[in-house]
Amino acid sequence: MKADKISELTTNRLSIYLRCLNELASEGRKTVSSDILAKRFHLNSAQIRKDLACFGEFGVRGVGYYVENLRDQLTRILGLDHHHRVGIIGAGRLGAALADYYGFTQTNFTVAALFDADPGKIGEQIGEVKVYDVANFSKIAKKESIDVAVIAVPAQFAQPVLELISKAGIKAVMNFAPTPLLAGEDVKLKTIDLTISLESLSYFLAQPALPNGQQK
Amino acid sequence: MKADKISELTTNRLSIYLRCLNELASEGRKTVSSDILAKRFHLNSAQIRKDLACFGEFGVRGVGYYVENLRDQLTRILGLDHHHRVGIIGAGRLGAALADYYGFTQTNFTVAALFDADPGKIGEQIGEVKVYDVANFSKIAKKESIDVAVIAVPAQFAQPVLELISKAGIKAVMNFAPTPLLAGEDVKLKTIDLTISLESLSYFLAQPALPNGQQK
DNA sequence: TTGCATTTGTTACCTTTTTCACAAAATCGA
DNA sequence: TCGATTTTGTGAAAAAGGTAACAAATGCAA
Ligand SMILES: NC(=O)c1ccc[n+]([C@@H]2O[C@H](COP(=O)([O-])OP(=O)(O)OC[C@H]3O[C@@H](n4cnc5c(N)ncnc54)[C@H](O)[C@@H]3O)[C@@H](O)[C@H]2O)c1
Ligand SMILES: NC(=O)c1ccc[n+]([C@@H]2O[C@H](COP(=O)([O-])OP(=O)(O)OC[C@H]3O[C@@H](n4cnc5c(N)ncnc54)[C@H](O)[C@@H]3O)[C@@H](O)[C@H]2O)c1
Repeated sequence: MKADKISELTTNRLSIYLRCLNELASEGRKTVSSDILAKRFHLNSAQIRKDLACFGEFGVRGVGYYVENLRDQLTRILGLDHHHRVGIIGAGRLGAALADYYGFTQTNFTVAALFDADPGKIGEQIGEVKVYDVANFSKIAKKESIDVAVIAVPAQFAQPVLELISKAGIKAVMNFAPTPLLAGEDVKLKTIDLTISLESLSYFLAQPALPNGQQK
Repeated sequence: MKADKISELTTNRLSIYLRCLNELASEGRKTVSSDILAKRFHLNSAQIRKDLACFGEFGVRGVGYYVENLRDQLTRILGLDHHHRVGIIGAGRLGAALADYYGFTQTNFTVAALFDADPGKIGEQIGEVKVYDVANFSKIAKKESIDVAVIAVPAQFAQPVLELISKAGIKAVMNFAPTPLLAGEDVKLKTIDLTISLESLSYFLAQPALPNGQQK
């Protein structure tokens, strides 16, 4: 039942399943059923099976899934068996926090370079990572084999920076600037918009509590 | 057509509409139709009208929406006419970046306090914000009228920290630790999981390009 | 005032996503 | 070997979300 159009909701859940399997593997568990997985991590067992079914038949009926095998399969499907090299554009507070974020390395990502337009920052070293002039982005990106870009510049510069990234041939971009961006069809852009998340919390707080004391 | 169950997708879009209206208002525009709004900001006009219809009738047929009026309505609906005071737990790199993030103040949020467990950090000043002992969280949260908490501690401490937050009576929490958390029914929890976003990019890069050169 | 152009609010339709339910496959003990 | 038990993979149903279409309302020009 290999579907050729996988929804992003599905791939996001694959990340979660992988995390669960890593935990189970580190506990020494050999097999796990979708039902156990679901109960333990508050998921839906049918959804687990359906998500996995998009990519093949990984389970054994009556037994469940072999933890290490499924973990390896998910790692492969998510492309985490290849290293990725990340370039961060904008060496400000957020860029600096991301530059030495150990969470990257845990999942086969390495921050290879920072880029900034401010002459005062160019040449600096932040953690292990050097700050380059953004004017040389394309050249350095090629030299450093960067395949993932992170936008951490103020919102008004985000679109031109995205175009720079695009021109350098990079196909995967994560954007932290709170603004929607237009990317080419062949570029995967993920925007993490803190403002929207905050305003969503604000909306919740503005709702009157329900009579039974619950809010949702 | 007031619906009583508003989806989070809808409220997220309200944030976006508000941002658009602020831009239009600053340009001096008096009215705008859903069609113009949609074309200009790459949205769908039917969806705009439907989202707004959840909360009342704000438009005038044949005219559109009055920019300033609609902006004020959305500000009110999203609870952004009230100030929010934010407490950040975990004064590490991410906590520090968030503490003096000007984007907060733009949208009626003030970072009131940081909290940490590390004695070396307690008492420090980061930007305008003081670092308190997390052991005094409940007391300081009350004194500082904190109504929004941000979790910026390592993943293994996130759940106990959430329980601390909950016990202090705070109902809105944003979590940056890459782990799912269990919160009470009356607490709104938003998790921003960078790992999932990164792995989603990795999945995309792992897909073979389609024959026509497009990937999606 | 009337007719025309505009644009909302809303219903009906379509698509996507989630959940349910169960036949088919596999294991295991007797 | 066989029947009982487990658990997958999947089609069908339900729920949620998005898009299109249009009657009703409004403004405006003549
Ligand atoms: N600080 C946070 O906690 C935080 C959280 C979420 C989102 N963000 C968003 O991330 C972005 C960066 O935030 P920040 O707080 O780090 O800002 P910052 O001002 O500390 O850093 C921005 C950096 O970008 C550089 N820059 C500006 N234009 C550039 C260009 N064209 N090319 C390369 N570099 C350029 C600046 O020199 C500066 O070093 C903003 O869009 C912000 O809204 C920040
Ligand atoms: N740094 C990043 O760019 C980044 C990006 C996304 C998500 N995250 C996540 O955010 C969290 C923090 O990341 P970081 O890079 O700032 O880590 P960090 O190690 O720099 O900071 C963590 C801080 O939390 C404090 N702490 C530990 N236990 C605590 C407790 N029980 N109560 C209060 N404080 C406690 C530590 O003393 C430390 O100061 C992690 O879960 C990380 O995965 C970080």
